Amino acid sequence: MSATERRARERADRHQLIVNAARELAETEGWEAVTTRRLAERVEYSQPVLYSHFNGKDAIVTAVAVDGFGELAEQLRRARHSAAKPKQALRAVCRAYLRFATERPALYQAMFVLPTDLQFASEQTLPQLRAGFDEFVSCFDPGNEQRELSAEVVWSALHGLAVLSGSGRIPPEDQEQRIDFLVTRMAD
Amino acid sequence: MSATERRARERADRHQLIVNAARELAETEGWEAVTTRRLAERVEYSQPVLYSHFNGKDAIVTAVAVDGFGELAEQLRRARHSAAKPKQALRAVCRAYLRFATERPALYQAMFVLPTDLQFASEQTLPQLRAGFDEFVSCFDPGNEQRELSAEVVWSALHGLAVLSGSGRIPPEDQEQRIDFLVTRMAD
DNA sequence: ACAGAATGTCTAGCGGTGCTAGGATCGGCT
DNA sequence: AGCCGATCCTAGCACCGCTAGACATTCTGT
Repeated sequence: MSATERRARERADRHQLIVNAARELAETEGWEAVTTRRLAERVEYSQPVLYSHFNGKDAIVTAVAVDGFGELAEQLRRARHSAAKPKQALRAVCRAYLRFATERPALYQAMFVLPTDLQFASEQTLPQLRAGFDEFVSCFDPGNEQRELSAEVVWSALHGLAVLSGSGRIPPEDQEQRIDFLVTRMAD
Repeated sequence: MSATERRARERADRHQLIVNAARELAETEGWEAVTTRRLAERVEYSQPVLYSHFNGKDAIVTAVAVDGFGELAEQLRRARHSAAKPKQALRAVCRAYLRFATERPALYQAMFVLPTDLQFASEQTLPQLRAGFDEFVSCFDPGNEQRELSAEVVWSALHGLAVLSGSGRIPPEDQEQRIDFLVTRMAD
């Protein structure tokens, strides 16, 4: 039975190979350069192989996004734990969030802008997404009945800052100032 | 010279006809259904005619977005003026903003999500966009040195609420509650 | 009024997209 | 050894944004 096991392993490896290739291509040349042909060439397989692993291009983007949610959650967690005082946790998490969005624009786009197959707000939300959200929640006092609400609004504000400044609809500088303002107003 | 005038008028009419057709098609079937072929069929001209009016598809999306910015600014202005007391102005404007985003999702997408030819944050920002932003600024005390900053953060938060709830990344209900929270925290 | 210029519009097609059917090839099992 | 299923590729479909070049129409100057 070792043969079939090896095959399963190879399959899993190739699955990740495709996802990584898509992500690298997107990060270096943008998502509009990620076509099934170029992706196939990159992984040195023919196009149909992609479709034996994913239902379609959107599913590949989705897979990249899922990886991204995991990494974002980890970044936020590290930021929160690195804060010296609880009061500084929210600020640290906010800064980490915007740093993630600006340093990995293609990844962020896959997670929040591009059309994907991801089902949100369903019975089982993606654990990675939930984990990232929980990092925001944890920045607020457990006794605060509005901590979930606070987290939602803070997350929304950060997302808005990320995409509006990223597209130049608000000046990209002064982000630090906006974080300051947001944190001081939102912290309980 | 009336002949050339008539031609110019016909050209302008057809220009708007194309923009309106694109918008209607997007609002009924989504932007992925807006192709140059379908659009040409809709306005009962051949494809190349579109290119004699616009540089490309992105320019058509841009034209729709520009119309949208004008309408959004007007909605915000009406909301602000309809508020009985100055303290309620910000809340009214925020509610109007989210109503606009949820009632005209395709239009909102053209303005803030889709790739367009629009140049933001340049020397001459689109007046309609500036007008919308100014409605937010006007909700804050003129003596407040941070009123521009406040407006940027509020706008960002609203945009985040719009797209995150629209895509189900946060529960679409409870928007009213989030507005309440945002307004009470942000109002000076 | 009429020839020539200018303008407008269309048909046809280019290179690219996501995606898939069908056949060839390779591996493991009896 | 020979079969059989899994795996992979070639070729192609329908569609995309966009454009060259031919055709028709309208305007202009004599």
